[in-house]
Amino acid sequence: MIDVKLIRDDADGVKQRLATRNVDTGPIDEVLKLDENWRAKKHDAEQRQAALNKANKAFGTWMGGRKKNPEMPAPIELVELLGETPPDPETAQVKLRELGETKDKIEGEAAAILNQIEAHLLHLPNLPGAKTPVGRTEADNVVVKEWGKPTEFDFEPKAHWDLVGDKGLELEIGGRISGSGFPFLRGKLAKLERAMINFFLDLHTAEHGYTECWTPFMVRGETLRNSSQLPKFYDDLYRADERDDLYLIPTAEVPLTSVHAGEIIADEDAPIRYCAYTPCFRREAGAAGKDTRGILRVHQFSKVELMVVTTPERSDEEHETLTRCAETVLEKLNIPYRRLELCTGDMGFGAARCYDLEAWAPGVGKWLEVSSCSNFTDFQARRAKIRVRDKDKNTRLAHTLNGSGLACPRTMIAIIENNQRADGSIAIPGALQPFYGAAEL
RNA sequence: GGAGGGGUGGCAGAGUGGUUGAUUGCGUCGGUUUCGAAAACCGAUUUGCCCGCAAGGGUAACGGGGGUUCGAAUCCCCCCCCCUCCGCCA
Repeated sequence: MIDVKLIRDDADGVKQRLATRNVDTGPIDEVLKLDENWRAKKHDAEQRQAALNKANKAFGTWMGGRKKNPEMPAPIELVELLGETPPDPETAQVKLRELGETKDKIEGEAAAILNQIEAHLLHLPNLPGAKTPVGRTEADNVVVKEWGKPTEFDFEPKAHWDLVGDKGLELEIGGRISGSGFPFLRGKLAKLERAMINFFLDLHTAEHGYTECWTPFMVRGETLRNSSQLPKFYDDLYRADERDDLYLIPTAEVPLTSVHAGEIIADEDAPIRYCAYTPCFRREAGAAGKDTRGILRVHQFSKVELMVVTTPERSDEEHETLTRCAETVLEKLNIPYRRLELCTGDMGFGAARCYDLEAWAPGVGKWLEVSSCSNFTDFQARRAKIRVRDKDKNTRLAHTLNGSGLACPRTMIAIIENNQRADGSIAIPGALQPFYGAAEL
């Protein structure tokens, strides 16, 4: 969520910045109006509550006093609020109840307005960072780095689906069991998948300082709200069923972001870095019919995720570090890749800045997104109530970041297609051999 | 799934309708003392929101949500989580 105070203080600025994300800024004006309304109601209700609190205390004292002295007169605080001297406690009670009901009504109106404000805010994306390139579509993303040269072949490189048909890519079986988009791996490819996961995890824990986590794969709606998949992206999620209000996670980002929900973290304990392997489940509702061949786009895939909680001062630096950790995986696998900085119009909902890492896949002849490294600034932290506290006890919202390190299917495609030989055999990259246990697939 | 116990401030642990945002202990921070430290003593020590330039004032929160009441941490209802035992099952 973006900060309602920002809208209060600089609605035009917020509108300008959000407009670069191709967002309808109408709700901003609406929020501005509602907020003004809310504050008036809220203030009114609190004034009434303050008066009632005083009177109720006085009433209690009066009741206590009358036990000893039945002639005790009504206390001044009570008389002040009621505007008259009550003849007896019963009369005072009736008046207090009426005043309380009026207060409740105003309070209820304020709460209803606050709900409307929140409903708007939950559907507004994060403000883009000051350095985020402005642009409308993915064509406006900026290639900020290229690593390695696209692999050259003295033969026509094949696509992965033509290379590993006899090595365990069993799409028909997956289809039979679950449907299209649920790949089934058997034998060598199944082992390759496991080798990749172990390689990723070992690298990030042993060399990059991340703490390995094992998380639930099903989560509550509230957890998805914290990391901003809900309410806006309900259609992209798999939900258990009406008996259990649980959803299958689309990424380990979801459980990891909520690890410290509601907590205040000491500055010196930040950054906190977590990594986790999980399967990821995505309906890919908006992408039906796109990239359907092979394992380019699937409903279930493995991913090792990197997640960081840090201070606002440090998040830019952590963003670079995190992205480097993901890049290191590709470099160790010797996969040519490029880093894109996404423009305002193409960034994910919660991101203020985002780098995509794209691996070169010579068989399909495309750059494949294998990682997306985002700085969410305080967007998720505001929803999840994650804060940090400095030495002087100033608390402020934490910043959260995450990125894939990496996603398996597309990385597997890159491995297969970049390491193919003319005879159709596939070499295993050196870094992966200890995990796979052989030099060839 | 069944039965029972419990969720209070950084932690421990009181509190069963009326100045209780909450006794107390520990921890932490500041001060006194000391050459320094320990000990002792004194003081401070939750977070959100609203009004205010500020000083300050107001309000809310005792797992979450509803209810009863003039007034709820305290009473009632629903839900969540943790613990123990039984059943079932990897």
